[in-house]
Amino acid sequence: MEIRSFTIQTLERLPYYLHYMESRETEDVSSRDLANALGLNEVQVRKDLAAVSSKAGRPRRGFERKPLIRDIREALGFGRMDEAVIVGVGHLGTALINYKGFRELGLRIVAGFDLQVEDEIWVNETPVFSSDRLKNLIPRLNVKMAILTVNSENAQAVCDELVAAGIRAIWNFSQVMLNVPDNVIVRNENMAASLAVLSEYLSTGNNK
Amino acid sequence: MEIRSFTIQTLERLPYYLHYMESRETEDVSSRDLANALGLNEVQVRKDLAAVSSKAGRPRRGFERKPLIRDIREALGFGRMDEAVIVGVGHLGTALINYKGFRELGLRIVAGFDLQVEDEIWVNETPVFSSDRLKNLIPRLNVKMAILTVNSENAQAVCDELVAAGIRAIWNFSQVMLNVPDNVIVRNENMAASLAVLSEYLSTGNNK
DNA sequence: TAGATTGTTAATCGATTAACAATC
DNA sequence: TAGATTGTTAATCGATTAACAATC
Repeated sequence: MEIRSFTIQTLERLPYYLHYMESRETEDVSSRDLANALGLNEVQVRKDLAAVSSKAGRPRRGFERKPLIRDIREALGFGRMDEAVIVGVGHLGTALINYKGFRELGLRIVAGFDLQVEDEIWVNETPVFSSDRLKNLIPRLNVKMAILTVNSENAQAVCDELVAAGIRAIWNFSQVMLNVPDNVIVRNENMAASLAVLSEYLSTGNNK
Repeated sequence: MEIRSFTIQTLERLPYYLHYMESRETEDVSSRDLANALGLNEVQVRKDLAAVSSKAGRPRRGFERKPLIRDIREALGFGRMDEAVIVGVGHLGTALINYKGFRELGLRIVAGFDLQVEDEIWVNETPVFSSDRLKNLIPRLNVKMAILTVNSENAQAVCDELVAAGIRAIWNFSQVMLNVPDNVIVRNENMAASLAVLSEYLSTGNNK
């Protein structure tokens, strides 16, 4: 198993580097270019690039743009296609099923599950099943990632079922901090907090 | 102007505290209860609560649950209703317009803008206008928050227009690090990075 | 050679965690 | 009083930033 040599903070900046570099046409890109364009510290950018790049940067020139783009896409996993199921096909869940952007990021949603569904229904090209069938279907589909968009009341219970069914990575859109075993990873998408930061800024003008 | 006395990290944990406390029925809640339930450090929880609570916690008992719930909802801005426009009404934009959960969080999306729209169209109860009309309409609506769901190529240009139209807070779903003046706040919702964390974990098993 | 840019080592900063005193 | 829990002060940890040497 390959071990990641960079932090989550670095990973979070990579998409921004990638987009900037894809918008350039020069042979090379320097950390200073990137730092200036993105409003980041130059050393931070350089360290991020060094952690991800397969070729060292060159004095006086910077990093070769194209190989670096490949390395970043690789680090972000854009090459490999992941399959995921989504649990909770309400407004947000339906939205995410329909969201085309995921395909570009290498994610295919292969099935949905929802308590309200009795027989199978379809949301565009994605089948949605009753949550009862989760236990059976997930192992058969051999899917390891789940997107959790159920309401807070059910989140932990559904999470437990997912783990029992073999899910190893959960993208959690609920407002519950999930309890999972050590070999399962959870990534929280905390919309309430994001919104609160913006809302509070508007009402107080405090930018810190 | 009131100054926020807690960090963004604290703010990000508040929704989880809130949900846990709302699921209880006891008179009081202690930091240890919360820490155990959520898998957090006890001192961290205590400091978070102290920063947000209007009443001090009491030795031997903890914090009074109901007043604390009120304080957290207040800190998260659930009481006040914010209005926002959304720019870029593709799949993700439409999804967010339809997402009912925002209402509970105190957000109302009052209008959308999209380059593809000529005359006014409606997505459920939300009018969507041509992006040309952004300049005029945003000041007239007196809206200060915008949700940005345009593609990367247009993100900075649209951002500039928004700022010119008086927007002060931007919820950025694009993969561009936006350049804004000091008096405008941006919150990045970085789905590519979130997905990359999960995807990488699945492919390498590295949980650090 | 001079200068731009990298890469590395050390300093800073802020958040988390530990230790412990205060209080009911 | 003893014990549970708070609140505070100090230590730790990790990420960011600064200083600077190496290199083309």
